[in-house]
Amino acid sequence: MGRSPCCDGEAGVKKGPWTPEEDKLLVDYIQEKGHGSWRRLPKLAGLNRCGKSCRLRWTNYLRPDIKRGRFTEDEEKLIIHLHSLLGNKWSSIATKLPGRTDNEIKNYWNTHLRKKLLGMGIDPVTHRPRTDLSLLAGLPGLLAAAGNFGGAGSATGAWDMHALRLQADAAKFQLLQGLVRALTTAAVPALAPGMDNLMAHLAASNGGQNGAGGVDQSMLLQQCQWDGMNNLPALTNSAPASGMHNISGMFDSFGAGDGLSSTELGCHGGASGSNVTVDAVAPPRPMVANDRDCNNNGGGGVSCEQTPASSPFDGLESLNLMDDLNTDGSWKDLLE
DNA sequence: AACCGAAGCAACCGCCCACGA
DNA sequence: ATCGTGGGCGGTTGCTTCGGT
Repeated sequence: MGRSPCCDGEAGVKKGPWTPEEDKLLVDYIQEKGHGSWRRLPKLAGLNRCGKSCRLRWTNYLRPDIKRGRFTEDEEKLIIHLHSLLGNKWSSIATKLPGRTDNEIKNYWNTHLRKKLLGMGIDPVTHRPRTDLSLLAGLPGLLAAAGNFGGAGSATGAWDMHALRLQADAAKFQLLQGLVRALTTAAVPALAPGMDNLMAHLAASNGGQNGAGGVDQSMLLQQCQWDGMNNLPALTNSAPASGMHNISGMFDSFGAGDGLSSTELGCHGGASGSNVTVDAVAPPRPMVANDRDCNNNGGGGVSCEQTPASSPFDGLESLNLMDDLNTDGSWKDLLE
């Protein structure tokens, strides 16, 4: 089954770190004669290495067009963007970053970017806002602020919700959604009063269009599909008019159903900056066949076989996410 | 100064596929 | 059709470095 490893049976072949002398032998040989057959190269070059090791050393480290040094911010953004499109296709990603190898990009992803995204509340696999409890760790300020709604003398809330709506771009808003879902599903009792107040305020500021008891079911269903959230309580028109069950729907209504214009949300078409380049808040993302959470297709919604030519969620991939990230991984100005 | 754990990264591993003999 | 070879690929390992105590 399959071919045997190239170095099997090659007794005495050296492994481990390459010495400068070995590097020089390899470089000198390739520059003079080309690599030719990698299997025969070690012997011809006077190296006690297997051919595969030589090839990897050359392609990942010794090649003259390799760019060493730290990744630039632009490179980081490009990697994140390409990863959202291609997944772990490191070689494909590497073709878009001249001088960088797939191995280098892969290592950088695993050691830096992955953690960075996690710190931002973004799932590094799906590139969607995380909905698990770990969100709680990064947003203490949000929780404190949520509590302000229930504070003395804050009947209208500590924030101007309209100002919040103007400032919140879609990604941040979805992060907020994720947090609320985490809270609702985790049922953190101590935080419930503050979040209830927050939700009530959102509903009030929403002009009652989809407010208490009027959650748009179809929208919520779609939201559940793209979010992979199959544990959200089913909502009906007879559902309780208030309480944690309506939180998710209220957020959806707040973001997508209240008539906010692209301008209001700071959205624009393709310009630079930290705003979203999709029209208004990104609508629910239809499932695609290769989504890992593709099994969350309850309720007769979009099927997994449907693969849209372009996903409205794709706009989020062009976010200048790093611009909005504090050194501790929290969002800048999330709720100012 | 010594120790220790975490982080970073080069290198390796094992599987796969394409291609030519 | 089969086999050997080259080489691409993603995942993993283990060594080195760094920072904290």
